Amino acid sequence: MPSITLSPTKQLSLELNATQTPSLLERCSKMEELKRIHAHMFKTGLVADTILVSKVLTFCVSPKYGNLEYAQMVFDRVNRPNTFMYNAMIKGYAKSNKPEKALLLYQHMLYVSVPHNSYTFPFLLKACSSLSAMEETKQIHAHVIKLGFASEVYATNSLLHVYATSGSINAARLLFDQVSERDIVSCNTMVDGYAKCGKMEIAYEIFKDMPTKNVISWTTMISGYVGAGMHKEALNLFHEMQTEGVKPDNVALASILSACSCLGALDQGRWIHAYIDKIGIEIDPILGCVLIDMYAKCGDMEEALELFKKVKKKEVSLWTALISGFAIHGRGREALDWFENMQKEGIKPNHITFTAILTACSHSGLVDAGKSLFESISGVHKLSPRIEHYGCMVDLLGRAGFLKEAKGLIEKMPVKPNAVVWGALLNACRMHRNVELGKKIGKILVEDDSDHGDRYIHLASVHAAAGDWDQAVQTRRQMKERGVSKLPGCSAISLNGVVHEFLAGGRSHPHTTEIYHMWDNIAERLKKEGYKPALQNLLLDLEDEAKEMAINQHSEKLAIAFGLLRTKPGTTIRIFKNLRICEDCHTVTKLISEIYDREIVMRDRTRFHIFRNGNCTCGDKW
DNA sequence: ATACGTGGAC
Repeated sequence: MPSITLSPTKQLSLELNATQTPSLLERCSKMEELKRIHAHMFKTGLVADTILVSKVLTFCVSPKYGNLEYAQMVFDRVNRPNTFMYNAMIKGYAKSNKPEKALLLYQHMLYVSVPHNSYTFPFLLKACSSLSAMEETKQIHAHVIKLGFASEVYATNSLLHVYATSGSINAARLLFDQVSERDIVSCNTMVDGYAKCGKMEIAYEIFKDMPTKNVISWTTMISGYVGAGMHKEALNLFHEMQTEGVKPDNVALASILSACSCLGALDQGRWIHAYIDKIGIEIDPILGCVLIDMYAKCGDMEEALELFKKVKKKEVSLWTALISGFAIHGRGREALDWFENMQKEGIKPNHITFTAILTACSHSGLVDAGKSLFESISGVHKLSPRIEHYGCMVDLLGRAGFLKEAKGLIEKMPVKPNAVVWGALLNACRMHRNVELGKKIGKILVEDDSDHGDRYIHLASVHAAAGDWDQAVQTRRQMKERGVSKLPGCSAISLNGVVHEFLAGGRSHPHTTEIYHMWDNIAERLKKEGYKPALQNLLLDLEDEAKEMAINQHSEKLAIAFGLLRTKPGTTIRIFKNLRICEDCHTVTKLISEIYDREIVMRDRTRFHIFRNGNCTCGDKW
């Protein structure tokens, strides 16, 4: 074993004996320290001690401070590894980036007839879960039954987890209904499984009927709602959780903060931040990240920055959250500054950081900076650019008007472009009125991503913009025939801690009549200012009057009307929309900001727009 | 004589 250095150290200069070594191994916290102890075990002959070697392995396979290669080396030197040692190695590989090695070790274990115990299967199934290896899971399931571990709640829960989160929720259900040893973890696993495949009713059914719930049960259900885009339900459940007296932990708080980010619920988010400080919960890297993200996505970059400065241990995710905040605010220069600061602190950007910084360049028109950063991904940082980076570059070039160059990049990229990449180019065509190219790309998109309603809408509006009404109508018809629906537009406005949501053309708000009446007044004033609605992008099978009706009922307009009604003159109105703002709404909002002398902050799917005195911070390119 | 299953982010 050439790589083990027998360096003499002060700590180990005294002779170790068999009773001291175990406690040393247990207190060991660094790999170098472990290696020294291990070296000493060689010297003293303790290296033949099964228990001590097991302890060495246990340390080496722990993902945080361990070293799997070293573990493998130790393992290879053991004459006949026992069950514990095999288990340790399987555990290590299950959590590593080579989970397939866990399965190979298991195979080997069977081959040399080393017996299983109740710990073997959870580790092994963890590997199956990372690999989504369904065939192997089924085989292991058979082993679990054959070897008599079917009544072990750990083994069955591990099986449930693989089935439930690898696309076999029905298999999970079969097992769940069949086993007698169900506990809170089994239920949590099922709730998570159903939530992750979008079956929220069933998830809630199981959650509701659980005899006892722990903080994980609540968090699973809450983050299930967040994942399904049901943010209000998530917030409501969080309140219910508190009523039940369940104390949220870091994970629960991260989950609920992410719902606040999506809703733009700044008041709620602030409250939770204050709660964290009050209870004295430690802001771990993920919680720090979601807090910064929450402030950024709720429009308060200054607070995001302040929090960033306060967090002691600044991991790359924190920097990334900050940079991505500046990106969506169109503050590209600051994003670049912080990107530099980050590297001065010795923090290496990862692929998410690059997505953030390239987005920042894109939204601020920093074409050259973006180009050289893109080059640096592989050149300087030795990472390989991912498809999302290509997407950012197409967006950056397209937005800036370099449509040919953007198209050229797509043609020479090493991976097959996806709908996001084409979508970025199509958006650039819309922005720069390149109808010919737009039509081509729209067609590619509809074929490529035919389940996605927005693609048809895009293509139809490109045709319409070119005056090609037949084609436009036909595209819409095709969408209808294929049974594809469009995600409905939804805008939210948060007033006094209450989030009000509006759907396009919706009438479900308790003050609907008043709101539509207010919109009529606004429309009247807009007309006096000479505004004419841009109708070409609209529903094509409608008469002009009906189109005007439809465009007047876009969710952001309803939210603005409500905001103007319920806030004092001069206060900023903050709107959050789930889709990209449409051109007509953008034009109208600029006018409203001038006529009503209001600052209107609108976050759409991709960025913030701040409307002031008839202008918008996005510079009309979004 | 040691370990195991469930929830969070950019």
